[in-house]
Amino acid sequence: MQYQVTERGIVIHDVEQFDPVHILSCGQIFRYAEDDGVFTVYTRDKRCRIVRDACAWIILTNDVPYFVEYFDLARDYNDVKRDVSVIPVMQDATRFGSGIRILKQDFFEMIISFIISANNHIPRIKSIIERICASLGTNMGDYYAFPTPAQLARGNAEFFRSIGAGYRAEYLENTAKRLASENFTSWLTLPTSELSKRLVSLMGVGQKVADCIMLFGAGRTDVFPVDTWIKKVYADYFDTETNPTLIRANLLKIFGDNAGFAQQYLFFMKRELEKKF
DNA sequence: CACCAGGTCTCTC
DNA sequence: GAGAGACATGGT
Repeated sequence: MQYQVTERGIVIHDVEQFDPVHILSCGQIFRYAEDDGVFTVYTRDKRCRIVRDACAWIILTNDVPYFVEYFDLARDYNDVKRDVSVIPVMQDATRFGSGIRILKQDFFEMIISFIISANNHIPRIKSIIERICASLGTNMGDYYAFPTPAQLARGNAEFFRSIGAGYRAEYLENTAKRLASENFTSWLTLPTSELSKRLVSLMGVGQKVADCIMLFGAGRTDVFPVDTWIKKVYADYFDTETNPTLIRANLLKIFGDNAGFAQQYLFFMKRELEKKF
């Protein structure tokens, strides 16, 4: 995709391929805010803002290379949309979420965030993560960084319960301690099936959460997180199968290596159309 | 005010 | 290895 780097930041004129509302509300990120048309995005210990100019979006940042990568700006999403449009419903889905881009987020942050996401509401997931950052993350002045593995490992189950993590508190303590004592970033070079096995071995990580971690935090698109929304979409547009393992296998067969993109378009469309909050 | 949420774990068979 | 229950919490 075309973009310009100016003294103001990264300027994106192709608004058909970049829409902050689509990007931030398609379920891939929990640390963001919108205030009067200004979007603030937090990742690791960094932050950027997205503002609207006359006919462009501008990403305000002092770390251009990081956010060019983060927003996947090198990729042409017209190609992605063409590739996933193998069945009729995808025409609507890619048009509905035309400005979606899959963010290249931090591996560790995704592991922890999606452990919290299990059987939880999105607004509540956000607030739990916020409290974890405020308590254990580095103070960056007017915001807090996501804790490093060592910082997170300082929190025990009692702490995680006190900030509202509920029964996931034990998972967080267990996984934080394990990741703090292990070179888990080396997993990123493993093939998807092997990476998946490592992730599922973590306490609180099943197949669905592992797929989210791989899609949003490990650059893998040959995955398909099957959650409650995808089950609804599947019943609407595919067949009567209800076993998530088989649903996942069928969708991977249909969408192949770009399955992860298809998942985001379908998730976003279904959730927006049935949104209650 | 019950119901439910981007599921996973544990315990059965 | 498939199926049933339990599970903390707070938003709606």
